[in-house]
Amino acid sequence: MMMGSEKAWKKGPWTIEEDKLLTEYVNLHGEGRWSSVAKFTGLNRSGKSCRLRWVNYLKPGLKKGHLTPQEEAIIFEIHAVLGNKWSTIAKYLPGRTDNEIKNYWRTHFKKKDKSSRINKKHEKRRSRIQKQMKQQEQQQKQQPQQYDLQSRTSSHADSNNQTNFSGTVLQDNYHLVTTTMEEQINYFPFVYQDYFPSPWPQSTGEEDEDLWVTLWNLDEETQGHGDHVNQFNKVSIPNQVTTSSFDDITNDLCFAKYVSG
DNA sequence: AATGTCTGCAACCGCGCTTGT
DNA sequence: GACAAGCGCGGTTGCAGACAT
Repeated sequence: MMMGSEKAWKKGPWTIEEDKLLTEYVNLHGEGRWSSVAKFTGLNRSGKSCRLRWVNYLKPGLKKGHLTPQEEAIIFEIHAVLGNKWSTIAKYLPGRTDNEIKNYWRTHFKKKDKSSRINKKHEKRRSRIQKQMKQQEQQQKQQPQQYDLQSRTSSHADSNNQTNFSGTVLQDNYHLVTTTMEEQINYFPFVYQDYFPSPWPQSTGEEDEDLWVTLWNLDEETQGHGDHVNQFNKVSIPNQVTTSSFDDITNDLCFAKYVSG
């Protein structure tokens, strides 16, 4: 622990010059070794600060501007399962950062969530799903690998041609079959409507409730009766999510094998 | 026009995990 | 195995601009 000798790093907003120095450093040395930035560039910024600036602002490929309705839907949906796992959610949104998503959630969903009566349903549903995941995990520990991962190395269409991640509407009633909670998270399907108009700015609580039903289509009554799988109906990939954008993020993202329900 | 409040976002902080020695 | 340093993550803060009164 450095005491009196601790370097007084500069804090606060970054200047254009600082951005330039940091960018030059990363272009030269690559990402990482953040604590060396000050030494090499003369920047009076901590490694942490440099990393944050790069990851959240300077890194090439970052999207600027408002999130699309599809992105909103993804955030909303995955958050329902994972909670505040911002970095994990960000993996599903190429070009968006965890910080951006976190801020967006706080400003757009949280306050709405707090006042809305779907809040309790939201929490209830999430806890139920998480509980199911844990149960699955337990079951898998007892009976490992019932689910084969062939789809991991195959194309985005599964072996039964029931899923097609280029935008084709899926067929009725699929069961998402995964092995562990981790897999269920990693292979989380993009399930929302073909067209998903953003309801957030003007919506009422009623609409929110409908949205939840639409998004999840989870049959409250059929859950928890033995087969611990999530049930989705008539799900599809949003029009604006292209195959290539999936490719960007799915090198190690397996699309779960769907079986006809 | 002045003031107060809200909103959006960049940045900081603390903690925990990973890695190297 | 113990320790320290680096790194990443989630929570929080502070500020500027927009909006309301």
